[in-house]
Amino acid sequence: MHKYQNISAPVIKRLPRYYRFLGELLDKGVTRISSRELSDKMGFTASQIRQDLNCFGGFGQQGYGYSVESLYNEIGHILGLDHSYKAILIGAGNLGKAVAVHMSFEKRGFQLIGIFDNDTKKIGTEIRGLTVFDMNDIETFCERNHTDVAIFCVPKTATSAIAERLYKLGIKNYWNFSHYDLSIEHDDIIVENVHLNDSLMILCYRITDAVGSQ
Amino acid sequence: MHKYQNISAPVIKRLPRYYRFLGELLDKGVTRISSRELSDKMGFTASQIRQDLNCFGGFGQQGYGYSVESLYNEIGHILGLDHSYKAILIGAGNLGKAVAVHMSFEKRGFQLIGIFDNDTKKIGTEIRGLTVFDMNDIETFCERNHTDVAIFCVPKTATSAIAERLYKLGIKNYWNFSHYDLSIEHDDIIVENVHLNDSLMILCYRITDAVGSQ
DNA sequence: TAGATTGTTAATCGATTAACAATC
DNA sequence: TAGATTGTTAATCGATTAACAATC
Repeated sequence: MHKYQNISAPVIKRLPRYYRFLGELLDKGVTRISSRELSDKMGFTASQIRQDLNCFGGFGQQGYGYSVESLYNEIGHILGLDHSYKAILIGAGNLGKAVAVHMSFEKRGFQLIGIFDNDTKKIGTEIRGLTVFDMNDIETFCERNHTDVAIFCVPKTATSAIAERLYKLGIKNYWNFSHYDLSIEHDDIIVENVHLNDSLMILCYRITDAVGSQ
Repeated sequence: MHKYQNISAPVIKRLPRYYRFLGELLDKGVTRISSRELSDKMGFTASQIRQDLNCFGGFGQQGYGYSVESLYNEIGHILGLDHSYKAILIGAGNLGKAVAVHMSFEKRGFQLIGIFDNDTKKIGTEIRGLTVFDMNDIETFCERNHTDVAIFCVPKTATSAIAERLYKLGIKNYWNFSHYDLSIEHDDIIVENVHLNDSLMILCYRITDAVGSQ
């Protein structure tokens, strides 16, 4: 159980943003910041920032502001980034490769321990220092290596069957780039979806809306 | 100006989800559906669905339900998917390629008309039927071809300078996969960010939270 | 001490849910 | 007509903002 009982869903959604901005301040050598200054940078109201940050407790000092470093570390801790959850990547196509190469898993609480594909051209190649394994060997791999999370970078049609195999192996956390809605079959799993189509549609809406209201 | 004045931000965020689900129903040949059935499938309350759909007006029939096809078309229209905004892709690495190949731009209101990179190995190759052009030719290209949107699939460090060039060319809509926060420099632009890092952190939080609260 | 800024309560605002009359 | 389901109002709930006392 978290020691923070009362973090509401909206606050949780804002945490990564706080974490990113505080990280940048830290890189710049900024040691303290007021809710007012953060407000200017991040676009939340100062009042909301104080409200948000208060529930972690004790990082603000009246008349002074917040310690950037403590706050950064604390939010990282709340997010669980000091873990090292073991992740496997399913699908070594362009998207899978991009995810494997560009994401700083270690900084985000994960460690990439295996990459799988069923394309013989891809099996045996190296990505980020990992050899791409045959999808058929996944059962053996997972029995030998504790695995917390599966990252889905496979076509919509392949997703359901693979998810079922992984579920049987006890993997219940998923980062899902496929356009298939994973959460249908089981309700004891955690799925974080990356809906690129939704994002593109929202962009379309916003462009249309802006043009229209000129 | 949209003919729907009163669509609130939360409703807009839900529109792509409605659109996806209705699309699937349509594919299955379902012609009508009640708010109750939609509720079961989508996980919103029936009451909220009725509230949401009501503001588009006239697609429900009391005692009957909603016409899947009219609703699907109407939401698509509200989102602006019947446009064909001209988009260029900046960056033909793994991520750029994945985006170019896997996204159905036409179904989402866009048309991909150009791909640019500054890597000589990539320039001249073909992706999705488009030749990758030299980044240096982008000014010429945009003068000759009306361009509405730029898709950023470049490293964080390169983003700011490129954004400046494109802004000067009059491009003010961006789909941003880079980890750089585009919205800093100008406030007359539309930026839709795909924050993969945030998504991964939220997954980390949810796993940590679930493990902790057992 | 005086100035600044948080922590925290109260007020406002908005979104979701519940209920039911309208009506197909 | 009877049953079903929407449209719409009212009630509830929760999140954001405002205000100011506490305090560094």
